[in-house]
Amino acid sequence: MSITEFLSTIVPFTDDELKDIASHFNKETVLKNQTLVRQGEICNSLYFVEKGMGRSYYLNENGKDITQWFFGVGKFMSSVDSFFQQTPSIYYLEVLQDATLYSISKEDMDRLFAKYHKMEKMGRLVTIEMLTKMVNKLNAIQFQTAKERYDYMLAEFPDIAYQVPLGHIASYLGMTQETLSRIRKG
Amino acid sequence: MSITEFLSTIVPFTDDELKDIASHFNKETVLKNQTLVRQGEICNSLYFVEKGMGRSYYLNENGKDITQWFFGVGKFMSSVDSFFQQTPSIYYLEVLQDATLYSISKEDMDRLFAKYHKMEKMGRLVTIEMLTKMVNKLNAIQFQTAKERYDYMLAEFPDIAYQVPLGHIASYLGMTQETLSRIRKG
DNA sequence: CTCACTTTTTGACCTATGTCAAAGGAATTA
DNA sequence: TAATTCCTTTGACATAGGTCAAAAAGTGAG
Repeated sequence: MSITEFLSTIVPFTDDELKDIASHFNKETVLKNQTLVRQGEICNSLYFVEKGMGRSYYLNENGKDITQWFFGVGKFMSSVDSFFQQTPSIYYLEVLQDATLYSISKEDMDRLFAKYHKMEKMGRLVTIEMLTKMVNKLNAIQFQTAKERYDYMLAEFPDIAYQVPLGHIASYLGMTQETLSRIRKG
Repeated sequence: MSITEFLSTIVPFTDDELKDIASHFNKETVLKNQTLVRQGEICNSLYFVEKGMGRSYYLNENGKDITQWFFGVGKFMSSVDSFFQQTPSIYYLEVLQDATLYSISKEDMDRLFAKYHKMEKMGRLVTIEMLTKMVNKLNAIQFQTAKERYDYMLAEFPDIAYQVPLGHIASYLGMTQETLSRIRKG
């Protein structure tokens, strides 16, 4: 799914608007395992995932790598807080498979928000969607057993669940790799 | 903090705009323990809390009451998903103390979003802030001990933590009341 | 095909927190 | 101020999932 197709599914932009908006995004081809943002850096780009997948993660006190979110095809990928507030990122952002991304800078994004009321609306709606998903994850993590959490993961990221290392999923779900391995076995 | 003061802190509205916007909010005085929205109903209003506090909660499979979020002075209170998508609410919304609220309907809110680009921007920024807070809670719940989670609660809702029943806080933090009682004792 | 490296599985044991039950305290109402 | 109800604390015990360590299974470069 291209960025213009995606935008059109959220708000009815005209062709001219779409053309202008698309012109501010840069196509990037990124190889598997490449890091886009490091902990402590300011996240300068918002990425739209046309192909491939990515994740955000951080290193905890013990240096353990904890997945915070997965980003699949047709989603915006970023260290959201860092990008929008222009503050140091808590998270690393990396690509998990060879990917095609469309990136845009904070300045350009702000210009588009300011220029097009519809773009601002798109931003609001996409953020609400993200908020809803975050609440769903929270409920899963907070009140469900390890098995149920894994089922939630399969439902939320069906395309991703079988394509990334077990450890990434386990940390995303707040359990150890050993526990997830035992759950998967049945 | 009044609704107009609050809006001004987010986006620079003119006085005329503020006046127009404020005219779409209705002041409501609500008594302690009053329910604003029930599980299964569509949440028809977004509330701004001028005075008092509220919470959203739901009843789980065993009929246990689980607090989902607290809303203090100067915040928007709603069953967000239900309000914006106009779908049945998963949550109850109730007032925990005698409160002064400013309510607005979905239609009026949409009209204001459509009329004022700045309002749309305010909506986007408030949603991002909410998203950030939700992520913070998620990290607390997912990776911290019961003691640390309680500390997070004190930091996030200092005004609320000592004014609501222990059980509401315990369920918000994903632990039992007994555990929280033991933690509090030190 | 093989060596080196990464990822997953398995086993034994441990601990934070849950569950259940009952007793104290506080607060609201008559 | 007594009665009723709600809220908090305490104790004894149970368990899901964590930790640590090692074996097994994949994967990829040469």
